[in-house]
Amino acid sequence: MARPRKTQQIDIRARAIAETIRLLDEKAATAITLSEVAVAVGCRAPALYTHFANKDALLRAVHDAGFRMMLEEKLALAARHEGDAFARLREGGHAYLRFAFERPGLYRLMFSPPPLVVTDENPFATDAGAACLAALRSAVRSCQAAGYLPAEDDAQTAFTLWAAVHGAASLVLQDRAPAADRDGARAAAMATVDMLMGFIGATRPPLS
Amino acid sequence: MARPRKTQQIDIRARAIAETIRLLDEKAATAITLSEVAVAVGCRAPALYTHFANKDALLRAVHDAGFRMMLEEKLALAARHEGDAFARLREGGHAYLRFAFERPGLYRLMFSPPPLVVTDENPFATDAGAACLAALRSAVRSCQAAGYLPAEDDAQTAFTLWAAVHGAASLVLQDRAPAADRDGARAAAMATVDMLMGFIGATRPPLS
DNA sequence: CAATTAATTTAATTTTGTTAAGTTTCATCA
DNA sequence: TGATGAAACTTAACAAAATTAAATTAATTG
Repeated sequence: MARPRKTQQIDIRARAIAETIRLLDEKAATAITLSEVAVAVGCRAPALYTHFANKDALLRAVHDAGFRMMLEEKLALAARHEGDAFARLREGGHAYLRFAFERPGLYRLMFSPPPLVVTDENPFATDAGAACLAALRSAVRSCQAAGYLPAEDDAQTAFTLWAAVHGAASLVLQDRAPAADRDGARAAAMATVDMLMGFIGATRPPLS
Repeated sequence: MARPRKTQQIDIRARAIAETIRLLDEKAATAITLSEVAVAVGCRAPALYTHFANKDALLRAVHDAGFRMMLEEKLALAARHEGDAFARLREGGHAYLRFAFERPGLYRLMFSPPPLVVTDENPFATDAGAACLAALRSAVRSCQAAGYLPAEDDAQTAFTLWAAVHGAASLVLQDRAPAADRDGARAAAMATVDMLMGFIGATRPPLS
């Protein structure tokens, strides 16, 4: 049965991405073989080449899927904090870190991505990572409207905040946090968000 | 001449590390082959196995060398800013980013390291990365003594600052900074340091 | 100076990404 | 409806690169 009957077809593309995400929590991307992915999917390795140009393209698809997941969470969370801009920023930071800690392998791939596969379209046209940054930027503007933070340069402020939180996640996932155990390291990252929020809180001129 | 005469011996270990650092600025670690390294060193690939257990061990040695280089720079800079704790922190941030931007390939390897090679010794006993964090922590304490920052928890503060600056470097090296060109992205990272210093400056109670 | 150890080489092996060739199913169109 | 071509797989073959084995020569040591 070279070509499977339509009734027993599986969505190789979607399953390969999902299984790779799962495998990423067991081993690094370089250690994952296409055979492994194929077995998990339920096909042979060359079948993957019908859906992805090569291994890097698969990893890039996983990378993109990661950012789409992150964006979804971000938008859902924003909807839950319509009112309080300051709280939205804080909860956004905490949620970001939970995302990273729940899927450490995926997070690592998202931020040390495989070389971009050459395509004819603009890679950033559909980049969910850029959309995540845009969402953060909108939260920053809400905070500015509430009197926090320097009034100008919301893009720069959003970048700074993302850098800080991403940096905390990244260091923790590499065991570079000054903490004895895993939970201590994660707590240190969470505390980073709180410290930043403390700084931001201090930027608000005292009520007169 | 299977074994080279002592007069014409080369220090394969040191040269392999140096040449790999150089190659890292041309291509990613996964794309560097041991043959390439061997050619650059002036030997054959299997000779590398006398000095490194495997490719990961070589990359780990490069990773460690990177942190030692960073530590040296950090200590040299600290010596130049004995007096002014605030300036030391700011200049330290800028120097950190210059380090990352001058050696992007090495920096990437330092923060998305290959799996740790199993050895019998404690990997953190000689970890220059930990020493870098300790140096930053001492700069934080100086700043606290000068009246900046929350007074307690220097370790947490140092971690937060490192996270922010590392995060900025990491995002820029992945083209995730909101800037049109390379120089704009790097400027955004530098501005991150300035913004943090602004926050820190604001933590000092106004002179009465 | 003989014997062992060390540092390298070339040759062989293995793993894994990728391509080629072959097979079955699906879709289209006369 | 049946032939034909395209699509989605399979198994087989290939190629590159990491690793190991075997062989060779130099250094060291007793």
